[in-house]
Amino acid sequence: MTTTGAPRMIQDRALRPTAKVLPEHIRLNNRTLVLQTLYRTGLQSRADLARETGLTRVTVSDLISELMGENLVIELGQRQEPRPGKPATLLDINRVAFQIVTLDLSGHTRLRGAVLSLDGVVLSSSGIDLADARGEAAYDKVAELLAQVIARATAPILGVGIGSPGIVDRAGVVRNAPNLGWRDQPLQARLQNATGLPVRVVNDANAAVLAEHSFGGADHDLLLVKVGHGVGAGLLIGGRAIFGERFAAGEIGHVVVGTDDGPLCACGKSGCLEAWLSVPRLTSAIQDATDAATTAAEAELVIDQILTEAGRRLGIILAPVVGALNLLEIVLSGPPELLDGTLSAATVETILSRTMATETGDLTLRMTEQGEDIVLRGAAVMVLSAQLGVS
Amino acid sequence: MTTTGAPRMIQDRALRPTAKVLPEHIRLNNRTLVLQTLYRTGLQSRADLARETGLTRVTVSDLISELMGENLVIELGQRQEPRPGKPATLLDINRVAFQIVTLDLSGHTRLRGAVLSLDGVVLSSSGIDLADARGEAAYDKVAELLAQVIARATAPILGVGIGSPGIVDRAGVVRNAPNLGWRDQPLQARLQNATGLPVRVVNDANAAVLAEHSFGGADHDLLLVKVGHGVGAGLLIGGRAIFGERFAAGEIGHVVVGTDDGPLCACGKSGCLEAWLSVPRLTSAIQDATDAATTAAEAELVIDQILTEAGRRLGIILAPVVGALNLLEIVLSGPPELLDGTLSAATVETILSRTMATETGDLTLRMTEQGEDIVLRGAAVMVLSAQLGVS
DNA sequence: CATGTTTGTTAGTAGATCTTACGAACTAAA
DNA sequence: TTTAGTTCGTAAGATCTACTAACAAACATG
Repeated sequence: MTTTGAPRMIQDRALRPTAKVLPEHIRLNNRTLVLQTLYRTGLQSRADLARETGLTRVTVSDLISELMGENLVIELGQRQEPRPGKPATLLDINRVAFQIVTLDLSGHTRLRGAVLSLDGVVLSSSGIDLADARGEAAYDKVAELLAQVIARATAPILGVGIGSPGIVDRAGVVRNAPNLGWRDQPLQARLQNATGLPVRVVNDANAAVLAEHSFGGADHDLLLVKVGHGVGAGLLIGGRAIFGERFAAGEIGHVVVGTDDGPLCACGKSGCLEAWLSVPRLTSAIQDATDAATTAAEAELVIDQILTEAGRRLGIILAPVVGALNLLEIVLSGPPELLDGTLSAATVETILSRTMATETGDLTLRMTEQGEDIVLRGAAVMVLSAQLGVS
Repeated sequence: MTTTGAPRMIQDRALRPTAKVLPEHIRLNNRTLVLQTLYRTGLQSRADLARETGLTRVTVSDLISELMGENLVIELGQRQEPRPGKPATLLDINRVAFQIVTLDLSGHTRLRGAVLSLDGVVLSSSGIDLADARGEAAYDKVAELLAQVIARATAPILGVGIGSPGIVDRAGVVRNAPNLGWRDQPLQARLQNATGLPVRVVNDANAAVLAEHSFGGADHDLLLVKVGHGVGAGLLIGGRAIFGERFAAGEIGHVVVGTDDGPLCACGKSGCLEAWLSVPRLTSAIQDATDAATTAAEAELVIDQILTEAGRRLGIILAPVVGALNLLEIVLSGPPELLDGTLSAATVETILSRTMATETGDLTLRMTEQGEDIVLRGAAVMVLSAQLGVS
């Protein structure tokens, strides 16, 4: 099978065409369409696929035999339900034939890695302490972790997906990642050379929003806010991730909130979102409050105020974005003990009170259900999308 | 030729495919590709087109003869430059064979209409006073104006494009337009029935951003802010307009600015962008200042303060959007005597001071060069895109 | 004047889907 | 038990697309 190079899909769109299309491209489109349908619903017959895709049974049969030849699809016996007619042969993606390896470099002190099934389930995970490594030393840590994780795979590896903090361009070059001490680090190309596997590197928040989109259910436009040592966002509109003109979309951590100043930020400005909302800032503020309080009730009250204010600040930043994009779904990723409850309630209330209620009335804001594996799973989505055209 | 129904184009994209593709679709894609190339550069030979599109001369010839049969393309004699080889036959879109009719319903008191060439040049324009007509009466005014404009066309009409204020869905139903007294007004369908022509209705700010994109040059992501009786925005990312989950993208007029309250808005909230920035509010504030001032210099000073503050408020709203989308190009549309200069300088300065300089350093903010015809021209882009796949 | 280049067309090939037709295998009713 | 009807998967041939190869026409250059 093709293990390198993204499939070239074909689609109608309200855009001027930019490239010619050949008969072989339509084959790839329909092949991917069948694979996608099978990936999503699983356990279908050729006839089912024909009905769902609009292709004829003949064409589906042909595509399926091609996919079976690549070990991507397998037959799973005949359907048992008593129905008139010849019983259908059930098909499914061969979900155990390949595995996906992904890394999450967004941890402040620890890098994580995992082997995932084609369904995005974490089969095994590993980690390595960054130990303040920067620049080339940080790269070595990444390469070491990657080799470890690859060794733990128990099936051929479909590809490697990596979520990195900082600005990452379309070629997988990390343009700027202060925490890792990288500037213009060609991570994707280097690791692809080192491993011989197809590698995809994207920003961690962008990976996260892909995970939320693919595994989180609804097919809405989506804004994911990732709160950790810093604050970043991933944005998905019309089914596609937004990367931005300079690949810095979602970098809202150093946008100033409100018109009443605020705490000094490491970047030099006052009142940046990160200065209100980052995990270090919240935990230390809570610690201070706990230390200063004389009773547990008093501490709780102050903590509530801190979280409410942080949530409100997030809402102030998000309101114009929600209004401009007419977003209806916002997802938070980060420590639930900080974000869930008081903080997110304050955020949604602030957004609603600052935008047109008629347009944002059914806004939902919730915690992600992907937990700490969100970047690892999102990186897997990248690989599935790049290698199989599936997600 | 096909005068109704959008062409179905085909394109590679990083998205899962949602529909099957047939050989006839690839024909349409390549046909549109050729037409698009010709539309953009004009005066090319079949061999030139083949080189530019990547198709073979044979295929281009075939497509061209089809397009010539529909009177969309014409031959313009042989190239004169002395070059070796058989002289090339120059081709061009038949730019005088069709005309486009568009309406701009966004004026507070007056509706405008125009006949445009395929190049988007206004050939003749008309207008009609709204005279406070609302609901069905407003529809009648629109239909009357449309009939007038259609009568002034001097060539077959490719289609009708309409920019309407308010929330407009993909089917051209005006979901909500307070100024015209419309709720769920199926404008596109009604006018299509009435005229027998293909009609496209979109939000006025969305039309404007399309005009700016097609005629304004650069191929960047683009945010257009349209300041008039209200304040709205149109957003274009990756070459496509963003409509939003409920078709209300760009509705930033009633987003609250800052954390220090502000003037009461008609919507009930305090400190909405429209309460700071709309044309009526600015003109009346300036009028008051002029009346109250004892000297011209004093008046000028106060006016400067008013405009600076309005610009600053706009910047405060836009900063999170610019950060989240990593936008580099913002365009203002509206009365230049209000927006150009002091106000826009304050806006750009505010945005830069509230975002990460490294990511937004090369942000440009400028007035549109499309002037008052921006919606009319944008509506023409809609028609070109829908009928020919060209823009 | 011969040579090389470029243009646009004709003829035939390869790849993709489709329609039509058919055997296989099952359920349900006579 | 037989018959009819249904559904599945496959086979053969038709249609549509763009491609390659080849060629005549028309020009510039040495």
